[in-house]
Amino acid sequence: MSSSGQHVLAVVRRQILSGARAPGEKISEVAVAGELAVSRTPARTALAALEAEGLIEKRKGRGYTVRSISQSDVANAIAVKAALESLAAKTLAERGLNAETDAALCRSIAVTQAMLEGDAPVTEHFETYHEANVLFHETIMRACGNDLIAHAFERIAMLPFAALGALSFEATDPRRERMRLTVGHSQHVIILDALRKRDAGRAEAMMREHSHATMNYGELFSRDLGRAE
Amino acid sequence: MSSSGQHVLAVVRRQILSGARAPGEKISEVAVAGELAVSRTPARTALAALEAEGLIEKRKGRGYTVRSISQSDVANAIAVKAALESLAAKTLAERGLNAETDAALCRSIAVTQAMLEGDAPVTEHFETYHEANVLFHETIMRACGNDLIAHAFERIAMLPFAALGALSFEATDPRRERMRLTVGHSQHVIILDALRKRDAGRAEAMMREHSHATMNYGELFSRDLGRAE
DNA sequence: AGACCCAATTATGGATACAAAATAAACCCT
DNA sequence: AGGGTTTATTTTGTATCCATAATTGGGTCT
Repeated sequence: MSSSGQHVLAVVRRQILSGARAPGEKISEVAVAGELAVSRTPARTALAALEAEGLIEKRKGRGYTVRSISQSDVANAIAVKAALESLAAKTLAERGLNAETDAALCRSIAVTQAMLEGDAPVTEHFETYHEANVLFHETIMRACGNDLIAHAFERIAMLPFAALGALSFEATDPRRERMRLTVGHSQHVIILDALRKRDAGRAEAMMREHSHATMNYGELFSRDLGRAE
Repeated sequence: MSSSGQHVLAVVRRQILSGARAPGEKISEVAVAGELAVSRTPARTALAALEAEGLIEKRKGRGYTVRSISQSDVANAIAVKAALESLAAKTLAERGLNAETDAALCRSIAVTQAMLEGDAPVTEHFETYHEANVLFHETIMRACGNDLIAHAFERIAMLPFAALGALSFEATDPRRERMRLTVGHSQHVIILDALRKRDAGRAEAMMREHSHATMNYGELFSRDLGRAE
């Protein structure tokens, strides 16, 4: 797209995800155009893209509103994520790993392994862990041979995932955080083993479990908010 | 929504799906704007939406091109469709059916049941069957309580599905066509039974099988054609 | 006093004009 | 003759203007 349009898109998206724009808040083209000192044209494209991403909703004649995320939205997002990622793992297991994919997954696992073997509080290296985690999941998504999976995944509302990310940062207990990362790491190891052995069923099941694990921690932290699923 | 923009979107989409615009063909804003006698603004929004739908691809500096569908694209689309629809069926089974949903599913099944019990060639009522089929699947999608599933589904490239639809119309053998529809109908009945009994695992498995069945017939037909490219 | 209607403000969709970037081609220089 | 540079054309991104639709608020009529 454009330099200005992409800029507006990035800024408003960050505003929404950071909570600077509260859920239910009204957003109009003229407003964002005025705030960011651009014309209405890039503002329009940005809002259209934001609506496609599911972060904002369109009202018939009264601008856009920031979508509010409910507990069930988070559960729904996790369910879809689990379905798509387990499909990707299954597909990749059926096709088999090539050298680059295997190397990338190994690299990701090596990073988390080294981190967990160290004595330093894992919270200090959270960014590194997050990077390795993203590498693992994106590698499988990209290498599975089904572009539509990633396509569908990218089009899903990322709002619930942002809420989850914010939740992860609220980790207070370092020991529990270490446990959480250890479990995730072990699941990565198991998934890689299943992929190498081309055990599609095992890879699919373990990836589904792994995706759902994220939700379990989510409800663990937001216990006061009530039930999920 | 917009009158002109939506119009352009619908027209160009139909042109692509009908094959009026060949795969690989260049599409530019000015071209469609000129052909449809509209400004570049609605043409741009339409092309952006079309790109989001996956029907066209954007080249950095040389316009858009119609995406070409390969055999594996069809298989990929079916796999994602199966994953999402089986998730929807599972979710709906866990939540349980309400009165309206049950009634809608019953209505869909009643139509196909009546058609298959008659002696008339099923090809004559194909449009009716298709309607009932769409009603069945959309009802489950909408009633499952997870909007993100439908959201992701709608954002998937519909090109492979269009190819499948065209394939279905080329059914030559009436008896085989009747068999195909009978199997599909029976799977609908089984899925409804599983939903009513809140058997999430059975509903999920049967829906996955049902979605994959479409692909099997796709392979069956394309074997004769050989030109699925 | 309540309800309905009309008007005004606001917001969005569309059109045209303008500018910048990129690509392809042609021309010039070595 | 080949390569590099420049130019021109194509394409895209942005701004401003205009028209239309809708909602809200105020006024009037019953």
